[in-house]
Amino acid sequence: MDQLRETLKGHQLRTTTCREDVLSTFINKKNALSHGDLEGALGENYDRVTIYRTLKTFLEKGIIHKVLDDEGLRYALCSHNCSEEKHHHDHIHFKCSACGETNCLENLHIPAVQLPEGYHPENFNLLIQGVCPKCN
Amino acid sequence: MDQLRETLKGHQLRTTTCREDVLSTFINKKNALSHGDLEGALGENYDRVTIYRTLKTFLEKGIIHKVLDDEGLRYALCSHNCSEEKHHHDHIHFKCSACGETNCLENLHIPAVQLPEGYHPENFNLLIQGVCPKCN
DNA sequence: AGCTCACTTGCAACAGGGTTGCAGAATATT
DNA sequence: AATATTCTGCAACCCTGTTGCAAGTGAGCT
Repeated sequence: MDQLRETLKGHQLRTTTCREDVLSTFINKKNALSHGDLEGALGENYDRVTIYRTLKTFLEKGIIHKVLDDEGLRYALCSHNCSEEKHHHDHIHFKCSACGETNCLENLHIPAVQLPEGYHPENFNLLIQGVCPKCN
Repeated sequence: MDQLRETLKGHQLRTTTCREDVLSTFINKKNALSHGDLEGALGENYDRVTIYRTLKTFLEKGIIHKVLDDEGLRYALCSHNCSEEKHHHDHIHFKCSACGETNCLENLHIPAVQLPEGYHPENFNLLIQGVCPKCN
């Protein structure tokens, strides 16, 4: 419990029950979550709008990051210490077409890509879709 | 003009003015387009719903493919001969944070990734964000 | 050209995602 | 405990995307 407060404080955020609950939901379920998932889990306690704003705040402060998907955005915890100034992510996301879960493969890094002259990359996002070990 | 009809016919689709216009829009603007882009370009001539259904049909028939994005889905022409049965894409998409355009880098392929035991990948999607040569 | 059938379109209506403004409530600080 | 600041809930709104149904259109046939 105190760990949640610490995390929020460390990102210059007031500790509120909504933020604690959203953060602990991300920690408990390990996969990437959509706004709808959170609304399903916490919607009886908090307003839709509050959950949206919490996600937006967490994004800006570097607590979570966006996970691309072909059917709607999701969010996942930043494993390393991202901050308001800088997100650094080059890990891979895997979406299982059977169970629908999307997970970060933290240990794998996106291989380097040789871009043509003139391109200045800042951010990489690799989504792999297929079947995960659980559903295999 | 006839080329459009050929393309549609080749995918077992009736030639209608809406489909011709959507297809030629994709051919003229070379970058990835969202539904909103198409609605902006053709919305006075066709209903929103018709454009949605045209996109869905084109997707199924393998004329266009989805392009992931952190702020809404886009679509781009399939360069190779994709069919209803099989899409094959492993090229890279580059989104410019300055001009907002997303383009396919047809010549570049997504490097191989060694996944842990048990993962069966089927589909790869790499989005690189940064600054493109035009905006450099 | 005209007929027919199957496919396509437009309209209305809906569900969901996401945002904004504002008043009231909760938090951190003194 | 009082204050300034920030957060929350509510209402309202816009955009995205889908479905059902009736009317319209395309393609093949005679």
